[in-house]
Amino acid sequence: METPGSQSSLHRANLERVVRAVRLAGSLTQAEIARTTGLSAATVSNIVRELKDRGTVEVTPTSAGGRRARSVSLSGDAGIVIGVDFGHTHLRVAVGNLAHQVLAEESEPLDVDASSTQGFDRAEQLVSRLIEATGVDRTKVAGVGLGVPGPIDLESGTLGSSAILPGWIGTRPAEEMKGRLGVAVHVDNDANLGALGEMVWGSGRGVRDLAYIKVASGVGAGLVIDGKIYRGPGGTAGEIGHITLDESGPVCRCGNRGCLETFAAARYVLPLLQSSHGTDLTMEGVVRLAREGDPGCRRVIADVGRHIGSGVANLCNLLNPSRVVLGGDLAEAGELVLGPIRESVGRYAIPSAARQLSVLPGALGGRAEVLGALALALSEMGDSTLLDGTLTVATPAFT
Amino acid sequence: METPGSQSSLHRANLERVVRAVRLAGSLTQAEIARTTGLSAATVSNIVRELKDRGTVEVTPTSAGGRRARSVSLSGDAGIVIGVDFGHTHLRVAVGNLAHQVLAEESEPLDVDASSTQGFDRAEQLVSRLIEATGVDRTKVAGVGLGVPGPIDLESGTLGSSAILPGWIGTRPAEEMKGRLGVAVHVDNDANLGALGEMVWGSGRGVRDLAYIKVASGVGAGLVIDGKIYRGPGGTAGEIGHITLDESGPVCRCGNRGCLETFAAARYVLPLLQSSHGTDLTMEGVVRLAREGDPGCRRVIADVGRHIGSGVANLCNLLNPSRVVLGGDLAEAGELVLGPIRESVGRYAIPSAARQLSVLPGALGGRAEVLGALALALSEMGDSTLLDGTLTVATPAFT
DNA sequence: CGTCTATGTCCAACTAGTGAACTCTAAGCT
DNA sequence: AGCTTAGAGTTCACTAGTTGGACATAGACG
Repeated sequence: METPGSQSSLHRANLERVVRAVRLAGSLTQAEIARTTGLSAATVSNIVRELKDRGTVEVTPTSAGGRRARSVSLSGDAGIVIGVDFGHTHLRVAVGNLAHQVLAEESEPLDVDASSTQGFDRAEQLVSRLIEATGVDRTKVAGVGLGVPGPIDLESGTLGSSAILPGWIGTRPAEEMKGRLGVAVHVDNDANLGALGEMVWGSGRGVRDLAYIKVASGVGAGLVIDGKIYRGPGGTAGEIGHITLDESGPVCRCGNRGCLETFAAARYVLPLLQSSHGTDLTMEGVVRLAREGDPGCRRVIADVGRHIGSGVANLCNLLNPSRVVLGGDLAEAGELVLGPIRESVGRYAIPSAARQLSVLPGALGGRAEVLGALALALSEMGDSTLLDGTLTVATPAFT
Repeated sequence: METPGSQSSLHRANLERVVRAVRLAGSLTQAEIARTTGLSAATVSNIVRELKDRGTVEVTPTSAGGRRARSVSLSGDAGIVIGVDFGHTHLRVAVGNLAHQVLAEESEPLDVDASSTQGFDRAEQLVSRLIEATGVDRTKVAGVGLGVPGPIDLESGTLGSSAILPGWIGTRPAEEMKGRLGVAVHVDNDANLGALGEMVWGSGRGVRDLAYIKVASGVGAGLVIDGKIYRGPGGTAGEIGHITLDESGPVCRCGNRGCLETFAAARYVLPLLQSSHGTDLTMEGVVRLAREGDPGCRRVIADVGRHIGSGVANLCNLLNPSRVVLGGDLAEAGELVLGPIRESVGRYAIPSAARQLSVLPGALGGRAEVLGALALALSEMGDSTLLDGTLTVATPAFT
């Protein structure tokens, strides 16, 4: 980092400004860049030339149709980012470029009793395969985002308890993956990444404050505040699953009673249907049966919705987000669950907070987390990464 | 605002950098400025001369003791800021300078049935008196922060319902005061300002994420996230008073049942003691009696604490702040209320979120809101205000 | 009393952005 | 087809602003 406040830093800032503008828009003409960045046309001209020489940007000579505008876009091989998501039952990997385009994506089942080493190895293999499939050079990987289904200590990078499996507790996924892939790896938990994914590609587009509620074997929320994931000082923000709804309710795995989770999470809800619907029911199955009209499943899902709605109402009173996106298997139930949620929110939240709230199902389904991991990699990368020589050849900043 | 990314903006940024460095440190020599800002000595020399010419900075010719360093400090009359706080029963005004020092402060009772116009007039008079008392020129007022005890629509600046008195609903306090004082006025509600005040001067110093819980005639929370007040997209974040604790509890003024407010706010709690302790009891009185040992009052306060603790536990699970500061009359009860709060939090919040939480009483008492208003004025002002001609003579930015 | 050292200032060099003039090309009009 | 028009991009001379180094200054130290 050069001395701040100097002209060279200004120049660098302007370079980044242009890169960011192009990245966000996909492709722009120079005149458009000038308008969106507020720089003069002359400056843009110089900067574009410099970026072109460096290879971070591509100029397609004559754009389709227009007068004679040359459209500027990030060069396809300027860099790629990778998203990896460890789920309870599967592993998902996505490869994207800097223009927010997903180039390749694949998922495979992950053995529940696989060791953590095995899991990381599998992830590495899948990543390598996908990179090869896209035909991009490995050295172009600018960053990796990693999702884990459990609380992670951001300071030390250690996976906490209540994670996937006992064997994974205490491991440091980011370090493990970094060791295998040789690039910076950024981790976060599944709910936060889901939130990010839905915000960038899904139901949260255009909103700056959003809560993503993921209902699966547990209940968690990812909070996006002012466009950024909010983790809280201790890194445990968003634990909506353990707010108390009923002080004398069922005992929760966290030790309290009547947590939202005990009314909404799969592990507590499925047993309700065991006597009537058999023992090997999954949440997915319940949702399917409900859609087909099964009254018991409908009733259960509506009840779950009402309870989630109570939790969301509290969230709403405290944080007043403009949008709540429902993720996880349950989202597939659509209005069957959203209706009761909205009803509960309307009843329990203060009107001024509830009025401008929209509750939507996630648009990405099970992909939300991987895509969120991709988005994390993109956002953590910083635009400056593109400018440093690091990606292509490791040359010192000044000769 | 000039075009961003230009050299002139760079110069401006450097000016601000220097002003900020000086403001934070109180006074610095030029060499020290150069070191802390990273600018070169030559640049600092130029900038200091420019600032001196403008009058925003003072250079005391020979500093005490040193080699021959001239110490640079914000000129005492570079500007002052004003905080105004309308409470339910009183009006409070504080005058401070840019170095975060409070120069004068005064409060006076405000008639409960005073009209809003009367209130604004009184505020104007008190402000004028205090400015005169400090002996600073009126034209040096750089900004005003204004606190109102009710929800305010940030878009329109209109006071919402459930405000102080019916007569104030629909007024636009910021505009009113701006008309009277002729300076930019920034408004916010009392809880948010209390949070800001405690963060800058009180129990929240050094923390970037904090929740300030104000228990008075209602219950509200001010949330500071990453050093800034968080208001939420709709401006109604922090309504902790209306999260539901008991679905079949007492009916609340908001229309729901069992809101935290119905267990903790003065208007619901005081009636409990009417039969035993008489009818003209205030919250202050209850706290005093409790401290003196009155068992009924102690019990009531402990119960209130337990309920607040439940609310804080929810807040904690969702937001995981590193500190909760209790304000309002109730804070005077000290451990009598903090103990039960902590106990409740420990019981209902998930351990990892509760572990690093500290629950403290506010250090500023009734002054928290005015000082917060002062802080709001300071923070909204931005260092750039000092640079514009606005403060001294209204000259256009460029000749 | 001379030397040393850190401070602040001045100046020439350099970096980088800007407005204005200019070129280029496609579209629209006659 | 030929002329006009207008937006896109480039070039150039100019200006704003920072910087390194030379220089003056004045207390501290021996």
